[in-house]
Amino acid sequence: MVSPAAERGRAVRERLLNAAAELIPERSWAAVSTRILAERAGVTPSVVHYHFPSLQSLLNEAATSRMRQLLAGLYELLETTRTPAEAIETMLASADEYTGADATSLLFVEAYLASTRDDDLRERIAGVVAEFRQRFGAWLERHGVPAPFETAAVLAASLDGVLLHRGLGLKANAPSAVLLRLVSASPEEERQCEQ
Amino acid sequence: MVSPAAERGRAVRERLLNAAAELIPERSWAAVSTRILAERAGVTPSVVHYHFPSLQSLLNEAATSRMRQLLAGLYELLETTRTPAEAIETMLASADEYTGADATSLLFVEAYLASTRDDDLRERIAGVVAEFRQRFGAWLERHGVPAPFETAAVLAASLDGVLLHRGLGLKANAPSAVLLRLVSASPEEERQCEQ
DNA sequence: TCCCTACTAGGGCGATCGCCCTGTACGACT
DNA sequence: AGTCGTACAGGGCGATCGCCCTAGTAGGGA
Repeated sequence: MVSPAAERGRAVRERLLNAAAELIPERSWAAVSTRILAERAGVTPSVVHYHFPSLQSLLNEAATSRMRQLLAGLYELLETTRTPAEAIETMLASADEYTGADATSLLFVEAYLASTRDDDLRERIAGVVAEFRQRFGAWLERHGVPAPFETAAVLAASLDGVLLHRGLGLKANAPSAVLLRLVSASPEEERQCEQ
Repeated sequence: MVSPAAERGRAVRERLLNAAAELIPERSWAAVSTRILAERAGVTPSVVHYHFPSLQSLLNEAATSRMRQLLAGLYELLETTRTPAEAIETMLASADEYTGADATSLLFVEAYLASTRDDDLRERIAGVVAEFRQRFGAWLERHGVPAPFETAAVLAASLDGVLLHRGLGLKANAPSAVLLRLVSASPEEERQCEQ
């Protein structure tokens, strides 16, 4: 059994993590300060350093847990598909909900960038992304895609890249038609196997 | 004829831009301050606001001019190739010089991210990237690649995405073998046109 | 010679930053 | 009832921030 105070403390910790996951995309990683964070979570600034050793460690935990959560959901979605082509279309359809300037996309890119300057964060994120790549690669392998793990890596990277460019306001129209060629021998091209 | 003072001023302005292009990847976009910048350029902090209306505008100009310069060089490199497959291999070979955590890669990602919070910067960068996509797409069209502009967009985005992931320390081994399928009908696959 | 323009140096203002220190409220134990 | 430990509030410290203001310097045109 836990004391009510401990339970409240756990809830406050959770609120701080959620506030961080909101504020990182809103204001950029470096612009999330203890004051802003505490205000969003409805606590006083000193509470931040009570629950976390540093602001960095709070941001690291908030970002990685959100990323792990989202990639797990994406993989579950992919598992419901039956062919690699369907998987790519599903993946890109789910990506269509993101503008590249939305909270989720920005959280990923902010985290990628921050990880180049924080070894702990880099290892955490590398683990999360590697796990997704490995699971997706294994799925592609089971479905007969050649070079499955390399393809999974390129697809994951392309997805991030497409969202990155989409954030610029450049229209990235229907990349699925192009990316589908990664898993099938040019299905709807006019010239087929002339080589 | 220009006065020697004006010429010196122009040189100082150039040094400030170069210092900014160095410091953005080094310390992150938000961490480039007028003091640090001035120190790197060998001038006093107040000089920054003499040559530029604001720190933001300095960073915007530094980032976009570097990006334009680099993409122009990349396109020139692509123009020396003869087939789309060779172009992709050349592009990825040149990307192999980047670790994803190097100055150039980080400058791009930092600029992408900063552009989501600055309309002026977003328009500048969108113009630079759109120009590259357009020129590369026209090249692909001339070489018979289907959906050339979409393919160019996806390739450009994938390139950025691969570098983004590479910065995590995840090995992205030889993505060229995978991306080559974008421009040819699965050249070395075991099963060919069984569909 | 004098002025005028372009460039640079120095200092300062108000604001914000991460983090620390101290004091307090309060339920759980002996 | 008294003690203790956990969770939070408030204030402050030193540092850094972008930007502004003023004074000073140097070379070209009148």
